[in-house]
Amino acid sequence: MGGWWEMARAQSSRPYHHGELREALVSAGRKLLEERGIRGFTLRECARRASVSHAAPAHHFASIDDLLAEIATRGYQELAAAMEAEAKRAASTPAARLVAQGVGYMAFAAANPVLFQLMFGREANRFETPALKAAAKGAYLLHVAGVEEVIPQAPAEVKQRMVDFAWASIHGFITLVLEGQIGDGDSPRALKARGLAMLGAMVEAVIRAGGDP
Amino acid sequence: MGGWWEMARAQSSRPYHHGELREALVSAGRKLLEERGIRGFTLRECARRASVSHAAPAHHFASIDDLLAEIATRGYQELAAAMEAEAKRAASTPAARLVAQGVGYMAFAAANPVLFQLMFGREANRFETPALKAAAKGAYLLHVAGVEEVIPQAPAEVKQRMVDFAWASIHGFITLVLEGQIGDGDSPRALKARGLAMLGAMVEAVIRAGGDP
DNA sequence: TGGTGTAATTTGTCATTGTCCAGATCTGCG
DNA sequence: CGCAGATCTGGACAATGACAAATTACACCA
Repeated sequence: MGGWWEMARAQSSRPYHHGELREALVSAGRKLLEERGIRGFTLRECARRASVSHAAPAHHFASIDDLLAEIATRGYQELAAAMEAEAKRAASTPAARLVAQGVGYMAFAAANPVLFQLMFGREANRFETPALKAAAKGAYLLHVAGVEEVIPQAPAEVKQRMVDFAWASIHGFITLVLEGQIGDGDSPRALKARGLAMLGAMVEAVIRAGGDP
Repeated sequence: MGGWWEMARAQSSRPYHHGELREALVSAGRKLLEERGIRGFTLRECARRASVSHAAPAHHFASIDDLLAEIATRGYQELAAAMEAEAKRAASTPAARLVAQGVGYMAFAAANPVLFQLMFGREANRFETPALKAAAKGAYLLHVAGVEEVIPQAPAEVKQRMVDFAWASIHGFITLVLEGQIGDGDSPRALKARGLAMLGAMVEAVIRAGGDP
């Protein structure tokens, strides 16, 4: 995080040009988002944290929504990476991989709750950029691939429905947990077990729906 | 909606006392929320729509978050009512009732997408009032009851897990639909069918998990 | 009935915000 | 070396949430 320019700024006077302001704003904005929530997110505070004047961000992001869109886009990329990493780690059977993908999904959401809500929230529809859409699609395709591997011989329509089903269960569960509506008093350990149980039920249902009669 | 005072205001000069300002603010706020999104929600605009000065709301809501909390609380009450109404309408079997409850849930979310996100969003954690918590619990108990009826003989732990499962599927599906991540191009009709298919798969999984071996 | 305290509302103010603008400063290229 | 364009600063503007003080309507009690 703390880049070279911070030291430069601490020793001599700060250089007029930041050098990596765009990155710094995204990074500061991400932290700010988690700290203050969506309604507490502020362009000027991002600028302040990047040690830059309040108007500087304008040269890198046309508006506050542009910055949020960029943050959300990277969120999708990280989400996809987390899913893939977890799936690769436990690559025994297709079913286990699908469960693991779900674990990666939930872990990302738990680690970045506000960002997660920004990505999937209604606000995102207001600043939908092509990059954001593409990134979101990338994550979606992982769900499709995961289900495909579990029930390769099922008809396309059943697969489609099972993708809906799998994704909805995973997404819904972690969303409700983050909001405290599920397992409010549970320990993190118990909560993870609860999540795994749900994932197990989901995968079993998928297999049953897609398997031969 | 349009109350008596509107006519009074139109004919003679507006009375100094609004009479039902609290209600008017909640109602205006709700519309505003859907129109402009959470980030576009403004106390002053609510006041404007209630034909009242910008400082008037302060006597009824301590802060903007207080107003949002009230709106969210009523949302939960309506959500529960929608679930119950739909379940009562199709009261043939427990399974059908559980599906119908899910339909009611989704219909409410589809009709009030931003409000729905406010209720279940991360922002709600910042203004958690006792009333809000109670209202949320009321809706939760409907899920519990619905699952209970379908698998009355299952052990408590299985029931608990199936409540998680059922709620997560329903909540996740409609959330993803509202965000356009599922069935973006589908017609409303096709989308509803897709939702019903998912609900069917969910209920079947619940029955199978809770039934005798 | 009439006065008075209280609740509801308004106007004014302040710090903060997003966005725009003009000017200052730097960087890279010729 | 010089200059054009990118990058950053400082100031401005309207809008916002919150607060304080003044104003108005109402309810209740003497």
